[in-house]
Amino acid sequence: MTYQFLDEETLFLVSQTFKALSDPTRIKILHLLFEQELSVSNIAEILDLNQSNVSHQLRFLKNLRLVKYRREGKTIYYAPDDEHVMKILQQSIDHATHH
Amino acid sequence: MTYQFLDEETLFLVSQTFKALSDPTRIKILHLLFEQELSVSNIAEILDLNQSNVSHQLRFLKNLRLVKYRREGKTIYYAPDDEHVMKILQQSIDHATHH
DNA sequence: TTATAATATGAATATATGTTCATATGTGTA
DNA sequence: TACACATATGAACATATATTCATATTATAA
Repeated sequence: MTYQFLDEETLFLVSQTFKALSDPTRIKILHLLFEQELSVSNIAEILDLNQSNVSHQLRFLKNLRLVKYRREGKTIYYAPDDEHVMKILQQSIDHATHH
Repeated sequence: MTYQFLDEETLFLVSQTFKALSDPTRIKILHLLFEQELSVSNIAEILDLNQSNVSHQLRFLKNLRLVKYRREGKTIYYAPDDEHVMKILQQSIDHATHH
């Protein structure tokens, strides 16, 4: 009856990924990006959030490779970059909505 | 181009659920319960965790209805109680492992 | 060059969270 | 009853986190 422990690396990656989805602000941002690619200031304006706050959260998501970005002049556009995580988020929102 | 905001209730429920999965200790506990129903002391022993710590984390999971319990004498056995969340956890572990 | 716009960064701070300790509660047994 | 065992609880504490503010960086336009 030996139990196969999760290795530390997997444990860390999984927990970090879910941590990204555990904050309402980050959920809002990812949910918004479902629909379209958006700039930092667009996100801040639509969600009524501080520009700095949005920037910090996007960095968090970018470090986990959950979002990607491209620059166009002075503007930087962010978009989702992890289909699996976005799918999980969508499923969970649906699941929560129908309860 | 109006954006359909997530309502506060859904946002809270989704974030709380992911928060449950964002802590290594709780992931370990849920992962362990995948295999079998286990008592608090069994969980503590197998994972080398403080009994009180396990009890606190189980309460957290129970409040979110991610686990259920049954009493047998002095012993309380815990088991998963949310198939959807357990499936997401399993998928995410698999996903993280193969990277 | 200077000015302006968009974004990023770091410090500060208040709040949240995970863990431990000590102890309480609940259950069975002598 | 008294005792032992299993679990739960609350306080305390250290650490982590989200947010804001002020400012730096980067890019464009005048």
